[in-house]
Amino acid sequence: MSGTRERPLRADAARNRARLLDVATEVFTTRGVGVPTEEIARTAGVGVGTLFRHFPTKEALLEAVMVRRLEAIASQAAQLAAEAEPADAFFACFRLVVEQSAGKNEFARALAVAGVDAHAALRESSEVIRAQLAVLLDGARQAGAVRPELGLPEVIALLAGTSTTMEHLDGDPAAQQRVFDVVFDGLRPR
Amino acid sequence: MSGTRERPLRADAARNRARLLDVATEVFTTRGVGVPTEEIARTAGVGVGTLFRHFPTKEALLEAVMVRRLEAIASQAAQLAAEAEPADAFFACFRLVVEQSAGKNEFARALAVAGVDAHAALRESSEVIRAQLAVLLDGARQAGAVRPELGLPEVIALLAGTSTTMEHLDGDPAAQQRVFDVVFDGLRPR
Amino acid sequence: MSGTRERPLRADAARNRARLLDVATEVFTTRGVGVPTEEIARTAGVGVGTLFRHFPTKEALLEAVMVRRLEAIASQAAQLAAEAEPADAFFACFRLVVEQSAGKNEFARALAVAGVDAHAALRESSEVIRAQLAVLLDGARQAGAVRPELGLPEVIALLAGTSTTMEHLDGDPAAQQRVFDVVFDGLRPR
Amino acid sequence: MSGTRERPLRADAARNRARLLDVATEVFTTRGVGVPTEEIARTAGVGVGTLFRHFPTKEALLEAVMVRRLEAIASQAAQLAAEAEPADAFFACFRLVVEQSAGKNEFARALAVAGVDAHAALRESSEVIRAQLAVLLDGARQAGAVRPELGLPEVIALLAGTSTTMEHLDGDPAAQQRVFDVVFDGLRPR
DNA sequence: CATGAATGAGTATTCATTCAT
DNA sequence: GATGAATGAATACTCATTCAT
Repeated sequence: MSGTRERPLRADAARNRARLLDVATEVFTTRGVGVPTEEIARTAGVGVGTLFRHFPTKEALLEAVMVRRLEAIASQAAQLAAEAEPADAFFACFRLVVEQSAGKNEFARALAVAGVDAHAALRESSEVIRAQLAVLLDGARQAGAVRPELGLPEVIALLAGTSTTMEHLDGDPAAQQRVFDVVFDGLRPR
Repeated sequence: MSGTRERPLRADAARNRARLLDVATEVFTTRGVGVPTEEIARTAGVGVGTLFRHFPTKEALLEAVMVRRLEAIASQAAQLAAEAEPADAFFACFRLVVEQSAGKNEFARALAVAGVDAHAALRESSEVIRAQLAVLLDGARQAGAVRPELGLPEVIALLAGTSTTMEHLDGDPAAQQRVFDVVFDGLRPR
Repeated sequence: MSGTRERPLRADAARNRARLLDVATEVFTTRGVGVPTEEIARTAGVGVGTLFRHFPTKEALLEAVMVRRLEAIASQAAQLAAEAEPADAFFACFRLVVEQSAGKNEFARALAVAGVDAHAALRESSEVIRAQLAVLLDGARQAGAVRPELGLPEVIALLAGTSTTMEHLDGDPAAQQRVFDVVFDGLRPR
Repeated sequence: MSGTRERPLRADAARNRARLLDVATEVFTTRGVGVPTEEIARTAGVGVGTLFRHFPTKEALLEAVMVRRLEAIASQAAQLAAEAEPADAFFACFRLVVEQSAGKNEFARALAVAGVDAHAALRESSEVIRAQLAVLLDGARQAGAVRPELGLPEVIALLAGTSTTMEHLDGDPAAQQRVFDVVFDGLRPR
C-alpha cells in the first residue's frame, strides 16, 4: 500500500492544505460560514480548484476545520488528564474546551443542518473528547468535586452553553472569569 | 357566524401578516435564517409579493419576529416582577427568558446586540427587557440571592448561554432541570 | 344610445381620469416610463384599481398621454395654419411640435417596442398632424421658403431629431434658438 | 490548423468577452436597455455567471459597450482630423459620429452626459471626442465654414439630434443625404 | 365605482462546483 | 497537480395586473 507512488509535489500539496485550513479557520470564525470559497482560496494563495481538490465540498472544509480543532482539544485534554488531580483536571478541561470553542458554535450548526449522517470523522473526533470527558467527570464526581447527579450530556450541553456565554463577553476577561466562577461553583455539590 | 375561516376579506391582511410571522418564527427557529422567503410565503399560504408588502425586506421580517418574541417576554417578565419577591422574581424571569428563547440562539443573541445600527424597534424592545432584568438583578443582589459582583452583562450572557445549553438537552426535561440547578446555585453567593 | 343610464359619479370619474393623465404626463416626462403605476396612482390621489379601470394597461396610459399631447398639437397647428402665411405657418408649426415633444421621445420608443399594431388612437392622432404638416410643407415649398426636394418623411424625422437636440440643451434657451436658426436656415433653399 | 472554431480554451475568455460585447451592443441598440442579462448571455452562448464574471453589473456591461463605441469613433475622428482641411474634417467627423451612433440615441446621449458620477471610463472616452470636436469646430469656424456663434454644446446636441433624425429614415439613404444637406447648410454662416 | 391587498412571473446577482488548459 | 473561467441553480426583491371588499 505504501508504494513509491508519491510525487515530489506532495510537500506543496500538504502546505496548501494546511494554509487552506488556517485561512478557513480564521475566516469562518471571524466572519461566519457565509464567506465564499473563492475568497478563502484567494486568501490562501491558491485557486478554487485547489481548494476543491483538497476538500470536495465546502462542508468538508468546515468539517476538516472542526476536526483539527477537536483533535487539538483532545490532545490537550489528554495531557491535562495525565498531569492533574481528577477534579482539577475536569475543571481545567472544561475551561479548555470552552475557550477553544469560542466562535465555533456557528460551524456546528451549519454542519448539523446538512444532516446527521456523513461527518464520520467529526463524530469520531468528538467521540474521543466525549470519552475523555466521561473519565474526567467520573473522577471529579468520585472526588466529590462535582454533583453526583450530573451526567455527561448535561456537562457537554453546559460546555456548549458556556461557550456561547463567553462569546457574548468577548472583550471582557474579568466578566468571563466571573462566569466561570458561577458555572464551576454551580457544578460542585451544594 | 363568527366562524374560524372567513374568506379573504379586507381584514385578512392582518391574518396574513400574523400567519407570516408565525411561519417565519417557526422556520427561522428550526432551520435558521437561510430559509428562502419564497418558502416562507408558500408555507403561509400567500405569494411572495404579499410577504414583501408586509415586510419590505427579509431582514425586516426577521426583526418583526424578534420584536414580537421580545415583547412577549417583556410582558411576562413584568408580571413576574410584580407578583414575586425580588429574588424569586429574578430566577423566575431568568428561567422564563431561557425557555422562551429555547432554540432561538439568534434571538437571545439579539438581547445582547443592542448596538447594531438601524433595527430601532429591536433595540427598543430589548432595552425594555434589559431594564427589567437590571431591576430584578439589583433586587436579587440586595436580597443576598445573587453574587454581588455579577453585572447585567454577565447575566445576559448567561441567559444566552443557558439557552444554548437547553437546546442541547431538548428532549430531556430532567437534565434541563439539573442544569437550572447548576446555574442558579452558581449565581448565588458562595 | 345616449340614454339616462349615466350616474352622478361620472364627474368624479372624469376628474380622476384627467388627474391621472396629468400626473402620468409629468412623471413620464421627468422621470421616464419606468415609474411604477402604483406611484402614479398614489400621486393622483387614487388607488391602482382606479388607474387600471381607466387605462386597462400601463401602455394604454402611455398612449393616452401621447394622444392628448398630439391632439393639443394638432389644434394649435390648425390655428397657426389659419392665421399665418404658408411659410411662416410651417416654421411656426415646426417649432411648436418640437417644443411640445420635448422629453417625449422616450415614450414613443416605449410604445414602439410593444409592437406597431394596436395603438390605433395614436396613429389616428398622428395622422392628423401628418396631414396638417403635409399641407403646410406644401405651402412653404410653393412659397419658395423650403427646399423643394424635401418630403414629409424628412421633415418629420427632422422634427423628432430637433426635439432630441433641444432636450440636450434643456436649460439654455439661447443655444436652443441658435439651433432653430441652423435648422430653419438649412430647410430653406440654398 | 488556424480554424475558426477552437474548443473552449483558456484564451476563450477573451472571445467570450468580445462576444458578450457584440451581443450586448446589438441587443441594447435594437431593443433597448431592458433586455434581460440572461438573454444576452444565452445569445452569446455563455451562462449568466460568465457574463457577470466579465461585467460585474449590467450597468458595467452597458458602459463597456459605450466605451468601445466611443473609442472607435474617437480613433476614426482622429484620422479624419489629420487627413483633411479643418472645415472638411469637421463635417466629415460630424457625419461619422452621426452614422456611428445611428440607432444608438442612448450612446450619443452619453456624449452629452459627461456629468454622471462613476462611469469614469465613459467620461474619459467622451471627453476625448469632445476635445476632438472642439478642435475641429474651432478650425471650421475660423475657416468661415461654420457659424461663429455656434458653441460645442450646440454641435453636440445637433449630433445627437441628427442621429435621431437618421434613425427615422433608416431605410432611405437618399432622404438621409437630404437631411445632411439641410443640417450642413444650416451650420454654415448665413 | 373605488380601493388596495394579493399575486407571481420576471430580473439582477451570487456562489458552490466542474473541467479544459 | 494547480489554475481560474464557465456554469446555472438559487435567491431577494419589483411591479403590472386582478379581484374581493
